[in-house]
Amino acid sequence: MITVEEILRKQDLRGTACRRFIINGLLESDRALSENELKGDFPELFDRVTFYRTLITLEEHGIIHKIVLNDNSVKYALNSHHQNENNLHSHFHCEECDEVLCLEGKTRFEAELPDNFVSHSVFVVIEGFCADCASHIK
Amino acid sequence: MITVEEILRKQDLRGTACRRFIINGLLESDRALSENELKGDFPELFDRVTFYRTLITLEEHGIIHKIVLNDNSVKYALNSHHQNENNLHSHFHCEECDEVLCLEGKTRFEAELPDNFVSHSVFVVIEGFCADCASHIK
DNA sequence: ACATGTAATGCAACAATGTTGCAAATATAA
DNA sequence: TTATATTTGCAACATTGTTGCATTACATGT
Ligand SMILES: [Mn+2]
Ligand SMILES: [Mn+2]
Ligand SMILES: [Zn+2]
Ligand SMILES: [Zn+2]
Repeated sequence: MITVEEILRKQDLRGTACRRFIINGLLESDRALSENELKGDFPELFDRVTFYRTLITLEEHGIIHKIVLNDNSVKYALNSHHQNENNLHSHFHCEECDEVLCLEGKTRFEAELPDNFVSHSVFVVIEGFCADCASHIK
Repeated sequence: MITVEEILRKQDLRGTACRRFIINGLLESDRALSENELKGDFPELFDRVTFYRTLITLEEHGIIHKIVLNDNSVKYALNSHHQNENNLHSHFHCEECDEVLCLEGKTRFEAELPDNFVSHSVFVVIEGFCADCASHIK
């Protein structure tokens, strides 16, 4: 399993507490996390702006990616959670418990674009119920 | 072509200036529009909150839908811009000129969800270049 | 045309999030 | 250990989302 220091080193990024904190949080989680979920029990550990800029830095270096949901909320996940190399970023969002998962592997999307349109990347959010919530509800 | 009054009547909605303004704007546009794009030359015509609440009302009554883009910006389009009845909302967003189109018809998406997950609806945003921008760039 | 009840509006106020500039603190490499 | 470039925290401001409430407008029946 890859370590935080390796991830930072590979991108020529300095090792700072905030970067380590965020990457660790995502490494330990099997789902995507919002800024507040990441902060968890330490909401004041880093300045809001530092956290904000660190997320940008990690995204720019291809370590994490942002997932914007239909309710305007945002979650983050490690890029390593996506296996496919075809620029298809697909995610599941549970309407009940709000959990967000990166969908690895077997996703497929096809769209017929207007003439001469060029596609660079595709973002998919599937809204529904996760297994737990589906069994509890009705 | 359906008229604004018909759209409102069909949903048992009162005819107010703000509702007519928004629906008209979207009827006359072939693309999805942001709140500011909708307001156009009359940014102060309605109170910000009225505009906000009117968009919610129109969405709740199934007249328009919201499109949340990867940069957290939001656009709106008439529901009639989508032909398919399978809860697949798919959109194109030009990274250069920022135009957003509802993709009608020929889109297909398949994903293998984890066991017992239930899908209710799927939102897709394709990022790329529209025809105009693709020809101007490089 | 008018009165009436209901629904929509404008305004104030606040919350949440995004964004920048800058001086102080820190990480790395020499 | 020192030098330098980077990162941090803070203040400040922008944008957008959200609610409560008093005023105004709409649609319906008279
Ligand atoms: Mn993901
Ligand atoms: Mn659409
Ligand atoms: Zn759930
Ligand atoms: Zn374009």
